[in-house]
Amino acid sequence: MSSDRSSPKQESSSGHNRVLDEAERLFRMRGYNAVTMRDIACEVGIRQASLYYHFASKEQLFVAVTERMFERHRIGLQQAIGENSHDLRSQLHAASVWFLSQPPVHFLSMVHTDMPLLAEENVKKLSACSYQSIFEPLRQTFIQAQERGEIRDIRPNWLAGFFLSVMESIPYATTFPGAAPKEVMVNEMIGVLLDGLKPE
Amino acid sequence: MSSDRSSPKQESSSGHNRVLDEAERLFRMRGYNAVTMRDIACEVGIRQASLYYHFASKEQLFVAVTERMFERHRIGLQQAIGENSHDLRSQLHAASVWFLSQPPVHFLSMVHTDMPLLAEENVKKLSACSYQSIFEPLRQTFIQAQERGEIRDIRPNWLAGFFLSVMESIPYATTFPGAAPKEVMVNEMIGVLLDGLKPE
DNA sequence: GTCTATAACCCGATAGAC
DNA sequence: GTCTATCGGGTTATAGAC
Repeated sequence: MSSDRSSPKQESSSGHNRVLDEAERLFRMRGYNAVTMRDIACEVGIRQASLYYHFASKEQLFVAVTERMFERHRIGLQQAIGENSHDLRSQLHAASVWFLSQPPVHFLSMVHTDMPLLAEENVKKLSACSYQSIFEPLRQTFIQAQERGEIRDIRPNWLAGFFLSVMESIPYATTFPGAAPKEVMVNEMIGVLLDGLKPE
Repeated sequence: MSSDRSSPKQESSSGHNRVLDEAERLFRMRGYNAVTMRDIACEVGIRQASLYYHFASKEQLFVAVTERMFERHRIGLQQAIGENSHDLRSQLHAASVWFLSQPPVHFLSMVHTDMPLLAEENVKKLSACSYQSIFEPLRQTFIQAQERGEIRDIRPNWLAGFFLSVMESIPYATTFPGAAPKEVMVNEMIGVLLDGLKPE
């Protein structure tokens, strides 16, 4: 359905955003290098060259896709944490529910495999974006829990990284035969973490 | 396939192994897809076509490189754990010392980005190889600690994955400005983990 | 906005000389 | 064992018609 003329800012599923959606799905599944502009165009239902009407290059498309994804996480994460701002356990639980509701970010793959293929300018942009969207909200959560005396004094930087690294491994860990459901694994992780962080 | 018996064991840095060394370094730094046979040949100091005297294809070279790396980890890990077979803390410490002594494996990137580009046969081979070289030794370590009553009863599968995922994130986490040294982070992680796993 | 056609380049792999 | 030369194919990106 392509009636686009009337509404001035009708970008919901029109062209631009449709490209972003399919590109995000493919980039997430196979990484930046293994996805071709042909693949993306094919999923959208147009020809490869037509993509260049919407985005100037493959790299710019990837940056736009990734920035949009991080912004989604910033909003979702801040809302999840903010709605449970009383104790750390419910905050971490809400954060984990948010992560499990989203497709995996594959953050380490992105940093290690995708980023080095981009211009340094874009690497800086995406690194800053990931930091303030995902890392910083979690870091603040741990800092506040420490100020409330809920957990003992361990570098909040490290606690955020710890939590994220385990969350990132969940999609892989649950591919094992006989593995527990994601939710169970996450709750056990939070339990162990909070027990290990009890104040003296 | 006949092999010449004239030279007894002169394969240390001779041709074949020299290719394996440089290929391993490049594949680890940039991943399978982003490294070309020309890159590898250039590092070895030969021409791209000459690589095909040693390995039948890029994929076979990657498989050989990765199998050799996992075998190294199997030996190193089993030795580190076996030499400290009295309490879990010293075993995990020894395992972490081993991992920090080696270049990072980038396991999640390998599974997510590199593996899907290989033939299914090779994916199975490398998956099995990674499991028995890295995952299974750690899993057995946790199982034995549970039998000794050192830690409470949590799926050993999950504990091994937990430990590994954090170890894998260390190379990235220590790129942050003002981050603690790797050894400090690992020791804090082991401390938190063991406190969180104390038996009732 | 989408198309066709194509430029310009890089890749893995093979053939065959030395 | 290493070389040169090259083939066939895939890639990003551009030009210009509709």
